[in-house]
Amino acid sequence: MERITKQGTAILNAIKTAERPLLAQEILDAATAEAPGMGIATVYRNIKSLLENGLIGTVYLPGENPRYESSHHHHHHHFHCTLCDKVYDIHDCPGNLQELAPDGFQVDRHELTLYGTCGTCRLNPPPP
Amino acid sequence: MERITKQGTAILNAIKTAERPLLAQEILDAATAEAPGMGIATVYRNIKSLLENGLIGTVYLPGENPRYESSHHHHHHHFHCTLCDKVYDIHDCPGNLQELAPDGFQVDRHELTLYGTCGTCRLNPPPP
DNA sequence: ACGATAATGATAATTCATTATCACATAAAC
DNA sequence: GTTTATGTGATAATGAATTATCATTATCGT
Repeated sequence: MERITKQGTAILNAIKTAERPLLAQEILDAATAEAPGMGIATVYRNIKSLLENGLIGTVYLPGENPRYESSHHHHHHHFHCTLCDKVYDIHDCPGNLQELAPDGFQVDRHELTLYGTCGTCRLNPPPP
Repeated sequence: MERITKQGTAILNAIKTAERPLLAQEILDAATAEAPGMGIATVYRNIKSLLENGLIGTVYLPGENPRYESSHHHHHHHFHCTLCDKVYDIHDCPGNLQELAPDGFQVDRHELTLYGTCGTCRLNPPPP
């Protein structure tokens, strides 16, 4: 990935613009608006390259495929709306979870996922 | 799954005896000690049946295959040792995470995973 | 103990996300 | 503008977990 292409630019823009981590398919959907006709293989190729260059990071949520987000975000968590399936960033953190672990265990990091209904879906529930 | 078989019994015993959620392969390993020669297909068949009957539940951890644990456990979280890859139950909980979400969001439940080094591995680090 | 039929074991098939292939398009160096 | 090699699009291939198939075994009501 040493050349600048409109597909590559569209993919990075899609990830940077989103304020939430995106699935590969969501990246394709968003980037297609800027570069019509592109395929899913191009998305995966560019994701791989962006990961290697450290420009984006991977977000794993329980039982879900990996999502990708722009790097240089500080520590944060996620809110998964069970109605629209969108994942939002949560910038607050309960912090100091060492005390939850048994004695002798060392906590290095943690992942927290909140589930519920996002603001949009509370006002405007999507059809089932 | 209406008949009692030694394989089915061994599988349920393995899950009930473990004080942590097990992968399908871990269930096979544990149950094989009680019912030698059994195959992975039997594990999946029994898991499916036990889930339908509500006797066990599924535990999803970020980026991991599903694990299974005995039901009737109350709300709890998990500690994933990054050295031995075992997953331990954590019975404490930070609680009340509604305040972390943006206004207008409704938090119904949450998943928390702690990562670090378990007591055993701190005393006795496994070879890399 | 017998017989009907559900469960098992071995393995093939499926599923689905991801990766490789290859002909063609297109950056970028000249 | 021409050249050259990288990136793309379409699709086949892969990998890994799970499920289906089917001949055989074993449970359980009789």
